[in-house]
Amino acid sequence: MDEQPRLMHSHAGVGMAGHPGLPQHMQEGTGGADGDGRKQDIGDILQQIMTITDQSLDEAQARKHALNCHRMKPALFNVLCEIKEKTVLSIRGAQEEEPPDAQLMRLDNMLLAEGVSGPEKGGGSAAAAAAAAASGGAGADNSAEHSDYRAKLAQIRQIYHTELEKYEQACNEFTTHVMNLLREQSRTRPISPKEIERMVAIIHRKFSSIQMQLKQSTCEAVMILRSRFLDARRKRRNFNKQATEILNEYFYSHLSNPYPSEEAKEELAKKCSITVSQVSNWFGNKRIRYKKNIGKFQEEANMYAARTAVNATNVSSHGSQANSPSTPNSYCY
DNA sequence: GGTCATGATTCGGA
DNA sequence: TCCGAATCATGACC
Repeated sequence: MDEQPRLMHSHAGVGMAGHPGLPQHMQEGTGGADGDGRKQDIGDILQQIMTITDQSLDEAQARKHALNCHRMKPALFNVLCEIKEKTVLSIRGAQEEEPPDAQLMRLDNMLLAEGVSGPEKGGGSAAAAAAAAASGGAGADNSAEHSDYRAKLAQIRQIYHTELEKYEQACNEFTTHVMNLLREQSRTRPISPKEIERMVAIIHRKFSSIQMQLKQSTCEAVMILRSRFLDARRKRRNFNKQATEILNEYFYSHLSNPYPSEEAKEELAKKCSITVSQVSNWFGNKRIRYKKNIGKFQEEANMYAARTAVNATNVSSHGSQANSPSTPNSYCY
């Protein structure tokens, strides 16, 4: 850091003659008195430019004005133009247009699908919908968890949009600032509108890389929320008492053939507010556990048999014909 | 914390 | 695809 002013001074005072960056016309005649004077002038101007940042604002403004009015300013401007032309040529080509980022597109698509970006979805996310479909909408617990999921997703959405807005605002402010700066500087050094455009594009690229990080973090948050929500769906919940009684009644009244048809399963599922697959699971578990320990289930079987018999009696006493239930022990393994 | 009950999952067989 | 069997994971109860 301490090195800089010294180096700059040496450029300004000594290094002009034969300097590789200098155009031919500036190097001609350096031996004459006029050449020496000119060299001294340019050295002074450069020295003033280099030290301008160390000065106070008022001082700098005054110095800037003086520089703009200096008689050697057009010559210096030409020198800078030529140096710049060479430099730009050497770095041109290294910054070709980048292809559209596939990763960014994936992130955008995911955020859109999850309802984080784009128009807000009233019914929550795809994950919530899928989980709701999978669970068959079993009761109040589900809706509570869905609303919890939606609330958390809305929170993520809000944070995402707030941050995005902040980044966009910062990007606009910074772009405006840089453009103003470049326009101002274009009075003392050559800056074409195209270059300003390119600088703006660079700034936008930088900010979009920050946006990409934001999108990535948001996607991660959504994925974590989603996996937690889906894991929660897998948590076992005991069926309510009424559902268990309906299933047991069917099981013990069909003990000779406890394999409900698809229609019966649907009917039971509807009555118990559970899914057909849950009915299937329940019967699968019940059959195997009953078979394994008939003795233990005997009391339960008798109770349901008696209840079914009472129901049948009541029905028949009202003049209706009821099928007599199977006896508990008719389920033969 | 241990134990039992129970819903869900997995895997092999028919 | 359904079923039986084994197993896992969690809730409920003590």
